[in-house]
Amino acid sequence: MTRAPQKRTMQTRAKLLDAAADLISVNGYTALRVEEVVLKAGVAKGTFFAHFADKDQLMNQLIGAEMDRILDHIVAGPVPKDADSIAEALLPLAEFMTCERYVLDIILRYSVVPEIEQIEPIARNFGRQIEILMNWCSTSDTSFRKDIDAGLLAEGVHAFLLQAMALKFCALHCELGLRERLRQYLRAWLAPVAA
Amino acid sequence: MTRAPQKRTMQTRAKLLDAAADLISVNGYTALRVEEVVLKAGVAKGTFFAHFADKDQLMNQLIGAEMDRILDHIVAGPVPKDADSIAEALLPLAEFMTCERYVLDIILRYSVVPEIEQIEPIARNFGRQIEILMNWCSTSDTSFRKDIDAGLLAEGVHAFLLQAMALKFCALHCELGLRERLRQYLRAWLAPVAA
Amino acid sequence: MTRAPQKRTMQTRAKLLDAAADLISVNGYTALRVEEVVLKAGVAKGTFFAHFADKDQLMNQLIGAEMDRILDHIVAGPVPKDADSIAEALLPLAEFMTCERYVLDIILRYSVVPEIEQIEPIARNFGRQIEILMNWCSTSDTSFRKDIDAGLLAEGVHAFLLQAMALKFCALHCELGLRERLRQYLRAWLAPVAA
Amino acid sequence: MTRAPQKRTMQTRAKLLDAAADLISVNGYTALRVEEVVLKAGVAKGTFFAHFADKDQLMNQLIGAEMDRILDHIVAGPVPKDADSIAEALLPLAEFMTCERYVLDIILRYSVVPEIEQIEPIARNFGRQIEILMNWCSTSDTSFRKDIDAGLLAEGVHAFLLQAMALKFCALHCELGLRERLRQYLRAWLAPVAA
DNA sequence: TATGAATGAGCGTTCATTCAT
DNA sequence: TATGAATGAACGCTCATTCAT
Repeated sequence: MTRAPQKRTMQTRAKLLDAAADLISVNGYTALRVEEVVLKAGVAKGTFFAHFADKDQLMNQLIGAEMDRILDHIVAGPVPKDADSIAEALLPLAEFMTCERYVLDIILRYSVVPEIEQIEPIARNFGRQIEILMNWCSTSDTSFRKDIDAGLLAEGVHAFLLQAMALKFCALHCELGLRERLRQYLRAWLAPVAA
Repeated sequence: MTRAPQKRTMQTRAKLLDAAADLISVNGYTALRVEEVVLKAGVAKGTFFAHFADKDQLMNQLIGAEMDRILDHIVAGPVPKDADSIAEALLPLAEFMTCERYVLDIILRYSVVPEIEQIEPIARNFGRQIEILMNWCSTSDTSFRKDIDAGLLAEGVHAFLLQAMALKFCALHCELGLRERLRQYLRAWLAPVAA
Repeated sequence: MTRAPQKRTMQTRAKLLDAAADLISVNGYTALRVEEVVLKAGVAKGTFFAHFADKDQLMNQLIGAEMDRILDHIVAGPVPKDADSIAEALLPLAEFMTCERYVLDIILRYSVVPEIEQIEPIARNFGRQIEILMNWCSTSDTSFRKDIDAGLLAEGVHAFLLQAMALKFCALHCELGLRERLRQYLRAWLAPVAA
Repeated sequence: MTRAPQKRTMQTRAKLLDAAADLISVNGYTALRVEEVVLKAGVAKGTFFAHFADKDQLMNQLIGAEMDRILDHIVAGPVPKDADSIAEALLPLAEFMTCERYVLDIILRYSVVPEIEQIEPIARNFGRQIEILMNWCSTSDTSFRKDIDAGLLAEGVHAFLLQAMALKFCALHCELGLRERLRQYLRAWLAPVAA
């Protein structure tokens, strides 16, 4: 007999998430204020904290959802068959994750899962990323190295993705853009090893 | 006749750094408060900001110094000739950089240099790391891959080092320890590619 | 045919009172939260407010009931014939009323009756106290002052009782305990005046 | 060399107290909001809490100061020589202390000193009250009872003062006003006892 | 009656940073 | 240089109470 109330709960939660998304689309993630969110959602402040432990939880939901959307789009496309294609495919995701310094900070903080039980959106998305990369890496008609298992290969791609993203905020070594750098890394990483 | 005042300045700066180091040795980096530092150093709060642009600058000095100390020790040792030895050599550094979540956050933020002119301790240390890795990678009597230049090879090692460190804070994928994971990465990364 | 629903109502009310009493016996009155009460009673929060106008009403019931119990016990004993005996007799009551600062606050707030119609437990108990004191004061075989009527005499005893209780929470003037202070007051107050 | 800064501190504190007093003179004590005070004082919220631990501390200062002012006035007048005169003299004080239910609550809470060191304004004023009452009670040309010491006599007067005040908020027993009730109590309490 | 999500107004806190002296 | 009071913009939180279902 718990269905009816859950519905209202979900509605309120949606109102909060929608309001936040609207505000972000105008001013960006960094500028988001809890006060504005509840105001726009037409909801009491106490209600906000009944739905999200703190502001970061809300960010986790919003950023995670956006990452999922981008990942969905990536998955909907063709499977990339070489290093450059993978770099190309990952680019939108990398671009979003580095759209604001604050966003990357949040992602790095919550990509890591402090408590196993509650896997939050961002952490779950990272898991998806690895899985997708594994699939790509284990596709048969590629020239990727085969000496290590797809899992390790995927982790490596991910490591290079993060490295490339981090360097986006770096004043040094900025000659290369995100795309070019990622290509370079992946070409080197995915190249088949000597027999 | 600018030595006397400089001397006093350096003393105050030293007092602040010592006080901070003392407090950190007790409570860790995360818990450090500017208030406590000036209290322990016996100077006014304003004085702190006459010496350090902000709190992060102090952290940069302290953490960078510690990283330099560890790096000195690493350099003093023998040049590692294979992937596992490199992993082993880097371990103390990785261990320190992940001693606290906050420390890794600071390092990641300042490894990247927002203003080219002022290269701060942590960023400079990262530069040293890359250089040392390049030297190791270009040592002749190794079986590392030769198809890419030492710079890219070193960057890759570094990317994997960071990845391994980030995963230390992750509740998921925690079967492997820092050492084992790093070994695995470097073995794969440094293996010679097919001709 | 209104008995059946009344029965359920009384059961729910009893569940709430029992749950509250249980929680109080562990954590005291001050720490009691409505949330905990309904949780322990296994009812919804709204149900609580269907039975008690507000939290203070519940407190009024619980504290008033305890005061009644103590007063019953006092009445069951012998009638005190002198100031010291009255002080002694009142001691258990005073002790309870000052068991927590919060309890005394509630008692003082509700001993006073804002609305004449609904005399709540605590106010009713205060009425009983005055009545009992009047009886004691008008007992013939005592040496209490006879120049003022028993009502005023009783009010005075009560005023001194409150004063003695209030001073229990006072860091200053704490040499004397509750008992000794009350004795002193009552001896002075009940002494016969000059002709 | 700590005088100059103290001066600024005192000015800010005065600004806060003045702003609060102004607001109270318009809307009363109950309605005072910290937010309004800092706004009117032209001071940051953080500053408020650097001067007062919490809102109650501010109230303690303000109410205590007012009580002191009234007490000063009382002391400036002639020494009352009989019960009715004492009641009359105390009336302004009693009137202020019961001007709002909230004010009496604060007074009762802080008349009592939880920590000996820091005696706050209200508690200090209560001390003064007792002292003044003692002086009155020990004046030679009065007909007050002499069998108990002035201290106890003063405490009794005070107890009756509080009782009379508490009854002001009581719907029951409200026939008598504050003045008449206090007179009645003090006449009875101060009457000389039988030899 | 019972439910429990939502309310809501205000308090207290944080603490790096600024600035007038 | 040194001082330290003042800043300030949110955030988090409290928790008794209400109200639509």
